[in-house]
Amino acid sequence: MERRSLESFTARHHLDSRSLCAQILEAREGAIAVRSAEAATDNLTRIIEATLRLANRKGFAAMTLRELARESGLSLGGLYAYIGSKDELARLIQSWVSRTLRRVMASALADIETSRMRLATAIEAHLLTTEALREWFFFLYMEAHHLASDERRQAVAAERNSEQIFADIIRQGQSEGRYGAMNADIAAGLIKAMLQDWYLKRHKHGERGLDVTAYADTVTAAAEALLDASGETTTTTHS
Amino acid sequence: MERRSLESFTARHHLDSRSLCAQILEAREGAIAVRSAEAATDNLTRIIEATLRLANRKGFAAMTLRELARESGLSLGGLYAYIGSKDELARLIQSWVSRTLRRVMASALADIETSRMRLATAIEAHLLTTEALREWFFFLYMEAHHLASDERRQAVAAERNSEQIFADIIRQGQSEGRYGAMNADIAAGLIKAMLQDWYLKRHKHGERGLDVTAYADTVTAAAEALLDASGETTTTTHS
DNA sequence: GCGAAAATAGAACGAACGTCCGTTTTACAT
DNA sequence: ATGTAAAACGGACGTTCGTTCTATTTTCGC
Repeated sequence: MERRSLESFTARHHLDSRSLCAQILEAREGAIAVRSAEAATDNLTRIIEATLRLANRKGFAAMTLRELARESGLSLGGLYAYIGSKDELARLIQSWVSRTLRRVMASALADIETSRMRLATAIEAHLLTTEALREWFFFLYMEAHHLASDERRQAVAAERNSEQIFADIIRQGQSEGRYGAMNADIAAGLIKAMLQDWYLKRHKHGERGLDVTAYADTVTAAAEALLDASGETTTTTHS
Repeated sequence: MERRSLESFTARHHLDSRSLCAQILEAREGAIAVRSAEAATDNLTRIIEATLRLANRKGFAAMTLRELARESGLSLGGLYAYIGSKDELARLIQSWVSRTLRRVMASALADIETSRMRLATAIEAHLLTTEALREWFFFLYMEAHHLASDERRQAVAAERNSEQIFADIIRQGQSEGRYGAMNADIAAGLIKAMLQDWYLKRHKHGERGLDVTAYADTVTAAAEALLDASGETTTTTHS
């Protein structure tokens, strides 16, 4: 059941590496001098999947282009038909994973109205997206700090944006009188922390036999417990 | 008020860089051939603080020893009186920050008995420790994945250990009938995710004007809401 | 204030890096 | 079958890395 949910979500929103790579090629039309779009997509997918595999194991800076060539099956020189430089490769991945999350969240929430459903939907959409593109999101999280300031600012903005989605849902629920008076931005931050834990500690969750939709239910329950309880007790002061 | 709490905690548990470096030197006695213990501690502190500054900005692999020499005020050759190699420097920092958290958590919880107090104390101790040694913990989190398998295993074990502390407290509360029947390991994982968010997204929290003890109260309230609510609703199944 | 010991600075070294480019291979039109 | 342009290849280049070594300076008991 859960696997079907992940798979249908993945298919509906085109959340596989090859689809993303095809989008990247389409957007950079002209910058890549490869004749056949089919073959070009294959090669770029191999390059990026190899990059994610190597960089997530040993770090992007420690990964060499010689390893990347070996792992992707292309030659050292062949890589440069697809990437302008090693740094550009990192920027490419980062910018597309950011915009993909934004796109999917907006699409998933498009026609959901009640705050309760919006919260559950947003949590599930976030988790399913990051599960489908686990290596991409792990890469973004781990390497975003080392970007040049322009790209870094963009990554921070994308992070803010996704947190704002949750804060807005919480404020909607508060205005409907459903939740207590807790600071919506802080509550959204706590939810986001739980969501990111899913792809940052993937190994741990896998060992526990927890699947992504079960985790979505857990986080949704936790979020609602937090928001429901927040009106009942006043903030304690320190002695 | 809050600052005093952080400062007294820091002083009580010796959570400043220089104290840690002094401990490191003491433990590696003989491996470092510097005459005066005082001067040696100064130099090692400068080296490690510079390492944390540079590595947390651009990544440990991207940091060069020439930069480290400039930033720490020592010469290229002088560094090698204190470190055996660049990799050893990373391992040094990682192993000491792991054992420090373990030591402080054990010490802070030593004579607390009720599960409610143990939960609040553990959350506060975790946050105050990571706040005092923020750069150390950030470094551990970001670079632990790239360690050789032996050290990596040790880092994972330390992570498990600190999560187990929370799981045990939750189980104690459950056996006292205070909490619902939620899986204690998963609940502990959620709490841990919120705790790590503090030092991983420090910049964000700083901008919001949230201080560490206020965040501790927020996380404690969230944890209790989660645990109290977990007995009331049954897990929903998917249609 | 002198001389032995310790500590430092930074040049030197081999290895390995990202990048480039001349050559070879491939695939399709004729 | 043959010609031609695209694509892949992999070695070479200049740079920079981690590490070592040595000439020089500093330290400190006497």
